[in-house]
Amino acid sequence: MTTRPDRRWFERDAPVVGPDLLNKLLVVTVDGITCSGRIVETEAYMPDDPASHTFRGLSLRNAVMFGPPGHLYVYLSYGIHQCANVVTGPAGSGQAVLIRAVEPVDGLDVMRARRRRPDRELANGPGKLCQALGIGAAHDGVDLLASDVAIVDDGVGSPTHPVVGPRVGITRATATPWRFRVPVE
DNA sequence: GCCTGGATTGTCT
DNA sequence: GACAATCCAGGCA
Repeated sequence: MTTRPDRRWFERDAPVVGPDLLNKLLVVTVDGITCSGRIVETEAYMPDDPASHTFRGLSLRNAVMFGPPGHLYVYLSYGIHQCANVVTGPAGSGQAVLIRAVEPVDGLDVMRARRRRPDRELANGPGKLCQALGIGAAHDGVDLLASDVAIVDDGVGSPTHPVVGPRVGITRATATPWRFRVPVE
């Protein structure tokens, strides 16, 4: 059985939604093809965080992050890689949860064709999961509650003891323990 | 198999 | 003009 979180679920603070997103399914339908993956790693970003895009205030690129919660924020990194974020917190708060990694569930064939990489590298990174699932700039700002991109709960529930650690790959605020991932079973 | 270094494009100051 | 929440290839153990 699968359920989908409501708007209120996304309206909580990023450090709260982050661990709750673990074990949820990210379902993306592009060109009539549906791909999904289990979220295994996330990171929380707050407006008072020097590493956050919203730290310096509103801009064209991060406008979605200041919008209502439950929306998808897709941004470009290094010009070629894109990363998917889930907007959280009350509208205008500028919070988001970065989806760092997913575990492929459905649409493996499509993902392999898109990635042309070994299975273990299909979606184990922010840029990779976007490419594997087919997330692009066209999905920037879409509503996760009413679009081809959705977050669903398959009944597994989030881990009781998610692994929490410092964020990596960024140059600022690396000491903030807002990286969450599913424990290795 | 693990680690290190370089590449690459869009956005903001 | 400089920076960025990364990825991939290559080299060494």
